[in-house]
Amino acid sequence: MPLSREKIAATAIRLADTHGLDGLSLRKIAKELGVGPMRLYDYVINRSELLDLMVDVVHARIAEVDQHSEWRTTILAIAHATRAAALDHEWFSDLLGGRPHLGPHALAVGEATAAALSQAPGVRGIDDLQRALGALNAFIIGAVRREVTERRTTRSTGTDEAAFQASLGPYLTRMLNTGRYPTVARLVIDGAHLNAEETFNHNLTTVLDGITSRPRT
Amino acid sequence: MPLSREKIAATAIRLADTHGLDGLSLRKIAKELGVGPMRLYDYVINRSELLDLMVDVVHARIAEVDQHSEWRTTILAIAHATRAAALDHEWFSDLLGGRPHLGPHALAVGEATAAALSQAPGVRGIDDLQRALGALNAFIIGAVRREVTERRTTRSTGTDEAAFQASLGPYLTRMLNTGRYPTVARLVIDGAHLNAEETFNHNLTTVLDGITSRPRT
DNA sequence: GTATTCGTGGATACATCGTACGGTAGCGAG
DNA sequence: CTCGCTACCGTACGATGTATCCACGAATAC
Repeated sequence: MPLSREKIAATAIRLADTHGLDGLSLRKIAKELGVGPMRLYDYVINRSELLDLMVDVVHARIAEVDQHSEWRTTILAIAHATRAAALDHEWFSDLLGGRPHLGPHALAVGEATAAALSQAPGVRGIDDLQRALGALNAFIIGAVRREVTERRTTRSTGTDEAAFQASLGPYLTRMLNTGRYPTVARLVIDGAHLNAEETFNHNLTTVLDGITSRPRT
Repeated sequence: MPLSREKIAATAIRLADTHGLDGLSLRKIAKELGVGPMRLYDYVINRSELLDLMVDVVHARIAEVDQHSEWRTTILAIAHATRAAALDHEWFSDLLGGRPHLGPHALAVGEATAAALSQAPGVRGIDDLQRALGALNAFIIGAVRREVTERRTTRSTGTDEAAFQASLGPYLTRMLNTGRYPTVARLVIDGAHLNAEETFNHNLTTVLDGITSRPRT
């Protein structure tokens, strides 16, 4: 059975997609590939490197986004591709931003993002670009993390109100009944469940508007 | 030796501050407290609940921020307190946003944030408030995560240019020399190392400006 | 042909982890 | 005194990442 980093990563991704990072182990990957666990060490230094490799493989998909002549269109496309990738591979949201992402595909995504953002009004030099990239990337990392967490919570507590009430609701209801969290209570009780993709897009636009409305520095 | 959730959490926090989450185990906490590992299960259901408890303890500190009459001052204070907490407890940045944070202190922080943000111009109803909270929290989660990651990278590769060159530099230099990442190369080579706190504040202001400049919906 | 070396691959082992489970000791109530 | 409950710990198990060693087959040298 010929092995390769690509093959190991693809298997790891498949297993992580199904079982999450907690359910992913080198032994399980090896078993799935039909080899002994120590074989993997011919290709990756340790588990951590394997995780980095998996992250870069996901970045390869994000990097396929078309470059547009208009900077904002490109940024929106990259951000949405990142979100889509995170929703397809939820473990990605747990890893994103937790390590420097320096694989070739991650660098390609970084390059496409930076090149587009350097065209944005308000971004007049390299310091501006660094700050703008920081704001955008921070938002994306946080937004996908929160969205995946919310999906997981919904999945584990049930997808309808009755299951929520049975699982998490009693505690939360009790807390909200203390009267100590009136705004949160209003959000929970009265808040509509906003469409996740629209929320992401809306808030991404908010961040980009903030970036482009900055006074020149 | 009388135990309590508070005592267990405080010990866990101390150990995680020193050794990171990877170096934190229930056995080590128990040993530090001078009890058997199974004792901990009288107080926490499992390791996951202990982590949630630790996060809520950190939120207690963030919740101590003074409420101001001016919404933006309050938001800035909460955001900066969150960043400060994450820098003091780097493991916090790995957990933030990865689970619903429903402990009493996290709810208190959420309440203070939501109450202040509901006063912001541009936030006219509960849908606006939900979106604005989403944007702000996403930014904070992502920004502290990235900043802690950068600190860890700097620490592990050395704090000066020479150590960086010896450790990560050869790979990155080789990649940048391919010419495939010209904007990234410019950022790495020419980019000043911006002050982290100023960057956080700048980008936080950027996000808030975006939130308050939105057209009414 | 035989002996030696090298490369590939797997088996075994170790330390560690979270947690299940069972047993014991001490204390308080009846 | 006995019994029940609580606190506590010891033992055990399955699982994990990874170190280390050994066996086997193929290639090379003589």
